[in-house]
Amino acid sequence: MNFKNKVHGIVERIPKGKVSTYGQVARLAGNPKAARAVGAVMKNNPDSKRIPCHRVVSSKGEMTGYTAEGGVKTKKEKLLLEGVVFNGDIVELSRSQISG
DNA sequence: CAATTGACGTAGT
DNA sequence: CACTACGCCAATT
Repeated sequence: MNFKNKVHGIVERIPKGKVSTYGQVARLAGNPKAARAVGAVMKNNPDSKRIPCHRVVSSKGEMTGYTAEGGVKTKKEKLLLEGVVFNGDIVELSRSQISG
């Protein structure tokens, strides 16, 4: 099982209306320090229909990257539609992060 | 194969 | 809280 393959399964597990962090995914993937690598895997994003990469944010709840359509702008909109709680331009991890 | 890059995270000031 | 510095991993060139 490759790292990216693990990440795929984990990101798929992210429920609607909730978000996870790169560090969280990296940790579940088995590499607590591979947060950065998670971003690389997201960028690869082989199945955008199956992998809700937009539900992954930074440890502070700030949205970064999202090379897909619209960029971070659409990313915020999507999370907002899903019911994710926002605090200005930052996600309330205390209320929307998994296991929180 | 070696060097560089990048959707990150933590610690110190 | 804002900024700087360092470490880490995987993908790309």
